[in-house]
Amino acid sequence: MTTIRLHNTKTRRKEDFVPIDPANVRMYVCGPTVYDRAHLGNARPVVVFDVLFRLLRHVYGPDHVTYVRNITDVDDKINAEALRRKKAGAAGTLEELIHDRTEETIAWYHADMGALGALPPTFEPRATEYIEQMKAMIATLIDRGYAYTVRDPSNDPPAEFVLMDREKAAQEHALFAVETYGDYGKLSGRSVEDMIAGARVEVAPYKRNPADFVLWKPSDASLPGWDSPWGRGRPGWHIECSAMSLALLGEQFDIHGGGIDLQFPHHENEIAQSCCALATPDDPLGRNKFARFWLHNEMLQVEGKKMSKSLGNFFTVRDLLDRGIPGEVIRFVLLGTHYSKPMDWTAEKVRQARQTLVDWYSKTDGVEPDYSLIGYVERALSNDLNTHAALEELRTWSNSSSDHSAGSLKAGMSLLGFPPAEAVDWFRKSQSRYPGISYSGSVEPKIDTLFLLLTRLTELRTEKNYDAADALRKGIEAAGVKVIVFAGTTFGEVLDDFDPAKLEALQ
RNA sequence: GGCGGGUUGGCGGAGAGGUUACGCAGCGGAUUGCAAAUCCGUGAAGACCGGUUCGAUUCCGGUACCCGCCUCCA
Repeated sequence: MTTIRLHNTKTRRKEDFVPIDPANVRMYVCGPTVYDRAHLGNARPVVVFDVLFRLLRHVYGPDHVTYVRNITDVDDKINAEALRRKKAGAAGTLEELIHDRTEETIAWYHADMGALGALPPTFEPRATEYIEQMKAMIATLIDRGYAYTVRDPSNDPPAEFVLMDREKAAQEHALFAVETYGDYGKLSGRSVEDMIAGARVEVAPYKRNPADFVLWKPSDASLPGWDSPWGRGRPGWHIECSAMSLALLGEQFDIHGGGIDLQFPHHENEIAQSCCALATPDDPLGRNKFARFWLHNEMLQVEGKKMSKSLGNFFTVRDLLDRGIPGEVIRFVLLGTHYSKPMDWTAEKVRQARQTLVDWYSKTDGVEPDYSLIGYVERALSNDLNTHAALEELRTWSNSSSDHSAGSLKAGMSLLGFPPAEAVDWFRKSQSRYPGISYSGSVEPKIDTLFLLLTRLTELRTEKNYDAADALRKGIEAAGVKVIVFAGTTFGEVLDDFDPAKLEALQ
């Protein structure tokens, strides 16, 4: 059996991956907060861990891998968006608006990630369905002395109202006390002292230690909330992953993944919560609990800067799809750079990816996949998910003329999550029914006009009326159509800067 | 300020302590009315300074620059 090697952020080394139970390999990946369309940066981990999911299924069997990717549907950004809609005059209660917003966003997410060829995870739990488990874990942490509750005095109503508003007065924060956990900071390589020394943010006055983080926080009447021993409130951000991974994957599982920006504080806090809640007398720091391998993907960049909503330099997956960049092309670009390195998104990469995919799809169209040589791709992926090397293996098959090459290429593409040529719409479309016209899908061309002009061009060339033919060709090209004469036929490839008006003018 | 990551040819981007990465672009050739497309061939690198080594782009140390996290973030 192939040995998969993975770079474990926790140990900062590449290690042999040996599952706890080969019959049930378990992976948890941090999923989206559903308040808006997923941007391209959100898509990188989805595609990266989709490839890992596929590799694990390939090696251990499709029924022996459990992949959990959560949906965060309780979050202040969702609340804010629902509130914005309400103020803008939307009908319904705030709860209904929140529900609508999350449902809508989840549907978008599924559609967009599906377009990138990502398989659905085995489980996709929603935070709101695991509130009880979160409360139970918080209670355990408090019982065992790892967490404490405190009232935020600034939240209190004026003194004269306290007795009239008992419920509100009883609301408390639950906070994790980082000093109780000796391994805090190990994942991200920081010490509690460092963080305090370097803190640039104002610390809430009720925290015992500036690095303590929220497990549970009060909700006022305008916010979603659940009853709890600490009053009506809602969970902090980190606890959901601890509670849901425990519920679905057990006390210990194999792989935990996510973007490198989650390493601190999110993953550090997950570890603190889970390991302390699951610690036993013979394992007081819970070192044999929770995730064994931590995988982090680097960030996607645009012009050298991280793509993020706060910088405003993001575009969504849907934007790209709508601009005619197929999901397979996006996937190809994302897999071209190793997940551990920052990646710049550029138009040039898109162009090359599309070109290569068209070539590969042409070569594998109607061909039976041949898995006899799949070991080469498997080996590349097993080396810390080296998707770039895997694509290079496919490239050698693409350039080879041996009997196996087309079938091997097809099998390799399949393992990497590219759908077969027969099922790819944009590719089928590019093999246009209109003889002599192809278009890349970016722009819907005026087929009739173009066909007419290309036909006329062919006629002129047949008549050896080269002056007129060249003039016509230049005109067509100026309208954004690449003209290719091959084997007596004139092909037109419609480019991104296609201008139908210029084409019409040629008639 | 603290912590982490990166720096490869014109561009993108890998592996490997010693042998051609590869792709795109370029250049030369074949082909073509001319182009394009296609096919064949080809030059070009390892931020800087030290160290280890018979030998380093690959290991170690330092310098410079870039990026990320420390606040919601994939």
